[in-house]
Amino acid sequence: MKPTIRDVAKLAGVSISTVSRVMNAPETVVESKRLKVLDAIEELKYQPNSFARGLIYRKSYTLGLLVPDIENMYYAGMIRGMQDACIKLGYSLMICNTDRDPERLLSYIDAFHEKQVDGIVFASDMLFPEYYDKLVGCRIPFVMVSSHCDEYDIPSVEVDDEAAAYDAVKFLIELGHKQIGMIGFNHANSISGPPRMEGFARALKECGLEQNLEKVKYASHRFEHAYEASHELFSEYPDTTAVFCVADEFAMGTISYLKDRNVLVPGQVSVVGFDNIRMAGMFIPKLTTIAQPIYELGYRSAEQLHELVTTGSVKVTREKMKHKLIVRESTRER
Amino acid sequence: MKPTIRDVAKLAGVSISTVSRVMNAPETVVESKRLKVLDAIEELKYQPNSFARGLIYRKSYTLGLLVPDIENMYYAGMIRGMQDACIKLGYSLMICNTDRDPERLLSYIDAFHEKQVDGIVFASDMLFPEYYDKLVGCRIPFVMVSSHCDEYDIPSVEVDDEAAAYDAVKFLIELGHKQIGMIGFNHANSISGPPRMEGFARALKECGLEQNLEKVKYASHRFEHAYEASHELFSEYPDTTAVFCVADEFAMGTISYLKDRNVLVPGQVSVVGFDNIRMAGMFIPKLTTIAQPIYELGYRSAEQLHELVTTGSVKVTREKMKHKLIVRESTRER
DNA sequence: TCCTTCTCTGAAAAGCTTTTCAAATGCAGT
DNA sequence: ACTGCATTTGAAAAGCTTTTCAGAGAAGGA
Repeated sequence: MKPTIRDVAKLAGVSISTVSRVMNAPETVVESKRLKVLDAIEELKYQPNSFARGLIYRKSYTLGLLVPDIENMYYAGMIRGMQDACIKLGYSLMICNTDRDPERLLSYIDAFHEKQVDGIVFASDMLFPEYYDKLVGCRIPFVMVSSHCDEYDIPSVEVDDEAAAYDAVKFLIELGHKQIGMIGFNHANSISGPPRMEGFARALKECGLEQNLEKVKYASHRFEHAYEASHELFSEYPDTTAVFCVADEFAMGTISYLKDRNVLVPGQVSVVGFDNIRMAGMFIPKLTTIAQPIYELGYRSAEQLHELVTTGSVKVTREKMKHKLIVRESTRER
Repeated sequence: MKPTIRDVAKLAGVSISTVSRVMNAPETVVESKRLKVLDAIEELKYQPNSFARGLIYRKSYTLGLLVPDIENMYYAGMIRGMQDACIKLGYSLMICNTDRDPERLLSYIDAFHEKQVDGIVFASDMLFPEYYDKLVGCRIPFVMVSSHCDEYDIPSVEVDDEAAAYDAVKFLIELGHKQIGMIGFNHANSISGPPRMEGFARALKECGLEQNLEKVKYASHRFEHAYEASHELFSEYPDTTAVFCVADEFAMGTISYLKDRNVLVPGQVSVVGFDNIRMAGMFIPKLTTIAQPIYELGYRSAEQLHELVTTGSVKVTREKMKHKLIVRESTRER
């Protein structure tokens, strides 16, 4: 049985109040007793029971995180940032992988509610009304990362997807490409799908390349789907010389497809990715991509949640972070 | 303020005991009252306070996981398995990323102790005495995954590293390779380093290829190190035609190095990896590798921990799972 | 020496739930 | 109608900590 504060008190020959004070306000107890208590704590390896504490403080010092896919390196990087922030701020982090299953997401919210997490970071793209209602019903403060919400005023951190996509496509155009395709996210369940599409369109229009507007195929998050999608793209538009992919994993899928068709990248077709996950620099060819500050996004979102939890609101609600084009080896002048 | 059981009781016009019973033993309360209570719960969105419950049950229904590197896809896959098992068994999972920092690991154990997790899955290779002492000091049951412990009788699940390495190298030999190198884990901080080395050696000896025994370079877990290590390997032994890498990420590093030197894989050099992380099938060329049942390893370890936590012991303490050679495109006959 | 003031300590309450135990209610049988 | 039994309900305790409040003791001043 785990030792309690009573055991420590008995061993040290003091009352439980004194033991408690040694831990929470050491300066108020006389040195001789304090030392005895400290010894007793050490000897019993006493650790205050967080249930009892939680009951009193009404805080769990735990944050919850909802991610759609933990096997996606994008989220893995974000988690690192969040966890570092949590250490700094004194929280534990409870990570839940929804696998993009709404049922599962909802049941995780219940679990968070029951565990009394102090707040939730919502990294699962779309905030459906169902989720929103549940969250506010449970009165759990939450923030969004790499996502946002138009209807309600939810704090969020993300990158400017439209501008980032614009930069990527503009880069392709400046390289001399005229036949440009895109592998995008299915709009239905994606927050960043539409703005990235818009960025693509804006760059095209600005340069009089409207004929490419229709060269868009959609995939849903995974390599295999992107592989499929590029098959469709190149079957329909065989003269495409550049592809903008809205995720690095899509870029990999596209390049794999091309490779299987003996099309050289970047020799014959240029591909640019998005996110700059760790793998982007390890792939062959190394991916030219739009870098998101992934770690910082995670870090910042935890800070933001802390701010929300402690002060009840957040200074800047819809924060944007800077993206950056990283030119590596998957693109070439036309 | 969150509603408590009192609020529910008042709203439903019954005592708190009745409310509690509705939740924990519904058949003992008469239907009319039960319905009223259920309505009240619904209306207030009442969720029992897990601190109070934890205090009584002395269980948190939370498991802790210690991983060395969450950005490593190997662990990401394992986490999915664990989390699925946790859902099935009614636990929450608290994932902590140690970044291979002993300080950090120790402080996470403290956090787990304070949070009263019911048990810990230890996925960080080596169980140093320091860790062991702390864990038993805290009286927290724990199991190991993809690792084991020789000194003490700790439940664990893993693959037979020696046999798996043997299979990989044997495969290379059967392909006709005679000059075989290896990129291994630094022994100092790795559990699977030595047995994989032994498997390599056994295959070599069995086939009279002892001259390769010295063609081993070490890297520490990341792509870049493996890149460096293969540079050393090929500088020293330029006639090497096959490399056994003890991790898929090492294989990628090796292939990248070779690519940068214009050496064809598998044309001139064959490379086999280890783990079969998701990325292995996405890389170019697709990796021939030893597949570990990553998801199952995670799943099983959580089950094992549950067994340990509930019954106090585990039927089979040192469980082995089957590996399998998967031949893809990074290897070729000599 | 006695009183005041300050420092330090312990008892008790609060925080929320589950569970035990006793009381109350309902019902059947005589 | 009354006894006895089963069913249902409520009061209270337990689980562990923090915090408030009051009291004890010490120190200092008159």
